[in-house]
Amino acid sequence: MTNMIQSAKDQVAALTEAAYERAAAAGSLPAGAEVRATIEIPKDTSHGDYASSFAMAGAKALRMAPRAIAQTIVDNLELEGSYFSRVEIAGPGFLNFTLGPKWYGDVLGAVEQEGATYGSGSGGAGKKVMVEFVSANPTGPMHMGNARGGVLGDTLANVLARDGWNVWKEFYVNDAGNQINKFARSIYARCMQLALGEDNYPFPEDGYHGEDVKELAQMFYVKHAYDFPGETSEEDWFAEMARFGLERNIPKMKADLNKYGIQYDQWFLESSLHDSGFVADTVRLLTEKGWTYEKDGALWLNTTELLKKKYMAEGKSQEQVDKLDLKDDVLRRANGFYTYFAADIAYHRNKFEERKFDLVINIWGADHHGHVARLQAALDGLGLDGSHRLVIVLMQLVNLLQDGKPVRMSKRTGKAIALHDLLDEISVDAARYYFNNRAATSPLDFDLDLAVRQDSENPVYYVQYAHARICSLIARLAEEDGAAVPAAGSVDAGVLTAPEELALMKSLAQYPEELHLAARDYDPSRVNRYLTALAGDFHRFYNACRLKGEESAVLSARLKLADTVRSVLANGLNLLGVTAPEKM
RNA sequence: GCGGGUGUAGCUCAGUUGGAUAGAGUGACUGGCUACGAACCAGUAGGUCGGGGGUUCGAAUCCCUUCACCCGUACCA
Repeated sequence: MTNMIQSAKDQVAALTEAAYERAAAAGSLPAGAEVRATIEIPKDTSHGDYASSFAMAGAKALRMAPRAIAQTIVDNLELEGSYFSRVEIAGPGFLNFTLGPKWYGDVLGAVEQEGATYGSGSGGAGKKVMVEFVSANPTGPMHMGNARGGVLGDTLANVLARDGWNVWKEFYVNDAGNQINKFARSIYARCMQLALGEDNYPFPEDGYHGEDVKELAQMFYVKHAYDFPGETSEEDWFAEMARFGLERNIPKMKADLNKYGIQYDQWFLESSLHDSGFVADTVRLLTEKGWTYEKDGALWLNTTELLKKKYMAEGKSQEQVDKLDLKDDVLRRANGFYTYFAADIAYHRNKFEERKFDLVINIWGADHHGHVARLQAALDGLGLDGSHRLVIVLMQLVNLLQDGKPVRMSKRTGKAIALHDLLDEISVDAARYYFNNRAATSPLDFDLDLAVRQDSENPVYYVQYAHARICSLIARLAEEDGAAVPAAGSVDAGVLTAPEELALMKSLAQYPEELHLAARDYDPSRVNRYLTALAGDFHRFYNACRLKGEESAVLSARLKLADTVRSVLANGLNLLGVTAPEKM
C-alpha cells in the first residue's frame, strides 16, 4: 500500500509547515496563519520534483511578498533525513523541492516488497461494488460496441479491486420482454419460409434479419420437420422457439466473452425477476409510496415528480427544473405486461436491497443516457438513494470504419461485425488494449483495416516490447556475466543519476496514484496511458544507459531498476488482461 | 425545444485540486545499430486550446454566452 508520490507530497507539506512554525516562533513571520498550499509535480524538471505554492497562497494572510515569504521558509527548512536533497525559490515564489537518493531507493524497495500487488490502494475500503457490463440482448451475436463495453467493464473491475473494493461482475440477460418476442417471431417467420418457400411468408419488418436467426430457424425446422407448424398455436411455437434460441445463444455469448478473457461472477436472468413476482412487488411498492397512477389502462410512474425532486436536491433552481421537458414512464402496459423499465427498477432494487451492494456501476452505451436519471430517480423513490449509489458510466459508441468510411451497425439489419469475427482477425491482447485506449466519454473509431495490421501500429506492442526487452536483457546478463538481480536493500540508488534514470524511477512511483485515479474516475484507460509512458521511459533509459561492462555498483543498480520496471509493466498488463511476453 | 457527449498540432488523443515555455502517438522531413532486442531512440516542423465575455496574482481547466458535430427525448430494450 505504499504510495511514494503521496509520501513525498506529505513530506513537503510537513517540512514546509515545520519551517513556518520555526519562523513564526523566531518572529520572522506572523504566527497563527492558516495557509492552504497546493503541492504539485512541475512539468519541467528544472523546476524540481515537487513545488509548493505556500508562499503565494500565504501572501494575503502573512501580509508579505511571496518571494520574501519563500526565502524565510527556505531559511528555516530542515531537510536532513528527509526525501529531499535541495530546495529552491523560483518564479513568483514557488518552493521547488528536489528528491534525493533515499526516496529513489524506497521506490525500488516498495515495488520489490509488494510485487504483483504493488499499486494497491484503499479507496474502496472493502465495500461491495457490482460492475454490470455488456448485458447484450441474447437475440444475436455481440458486436463491436459490446467488445468495447466488455473491456471497459472488466478492466474497471480489476482496477476497482486493486483499489480496495470487493468487486462482483455481472451480466444481465434480457431473456424476457419485447425483444425476445421479436426474436421468437423472427425464428417463426424463417421456419414458415422454410415450410412454404421464402416468398410465400412475410418476414416482420422489425424482426431480426441476421444470418444467425436463419441458422437457428434451420436447426429448429430440421428438429421439428414432422410436426411444424401442425396444430400447435403460434404462441406456443413462439415460447418454444425463444427457449430454443436462448439455449444456444447464451452459451455462445459466454464462450465469446471467455475467449476475450472475460468471466462473470453471475449471469442474472431478467426472467427470474418476473417469475418470482419481484417486478410486480416492486411496482406495488412504488404504488404504495404514491409514485404511480393509472391512465389509458396503463400504470404510470410519476417520473416527472421524482426527477424534479432529484434535481432540486442536486442544487438546481425551481426555474431551471421547470424549463425541463420531463415525461412520465409506463410501468405496466394496458395489455398487462411490465415494461423493461419496471423490470430494470426491480433488478436494481434487487442489487441494493436483496444483495446489499454499497455501490453499483453500470456500463451503458451513450444512446441509453436518457434512461440514467429516471432510473436513479425511481430508486430514490424506493428510498434506495439511486442518485448516489448507482453510477452509470456512459460509453460513447464505436464508429466502425472501413476504407475510412463509417459502416452502419445494427443488429436488426444483420450488418454488425461480431465479436468472434473480430477475434479471428486480431489477438485478444491487441483488441483489449485497443478498446481500452480511450476514455469512455470519447467516441472510438475502429478502423478495420488498421486493426487487422499486426505491426507496431498498435501501442500494445510498444509496451509488450519493453517487457520482452527487459526479460531478454536480464537473461543475457545472467548467462554471460553471471549477474543476478540484486535485492533493493543492497542497491545504492545514489549511483542512478542520469535524467533518464531519475525519470524512470519517478514513473514507477506514479503507478499507485494512477490506479487510484483510474478507480476514482471509473476510467481504466488511464492504465494504458501510464503503461505507454512507462515503456517510453524505459526505452529512453535503455538507449542512454548501458548495463554490460559497467562497474558493479552501477550495473547492479541499473539491473535492479530494469527488473523493477519489468515487474510494474507485468503488473499493469495483467490488470488490462493483456499478456506480458518474455519474447516476441 | 429540452437533455447528454465532444470540440486542443495535418490525423488520433492526453492534460490531475486552476500554476511556470500547452504534451504524446501518428503522418512529413533529418539522423542513430561490427556495442545488452532498431517492434527502439534522438532531432526538425506543426497551436488565436471552436468564438466572445467574466472571475484572479495566474484559465485548456471555473462561471456566463455563442457556434459546430454526434446521440437521446417510445405502452422498444
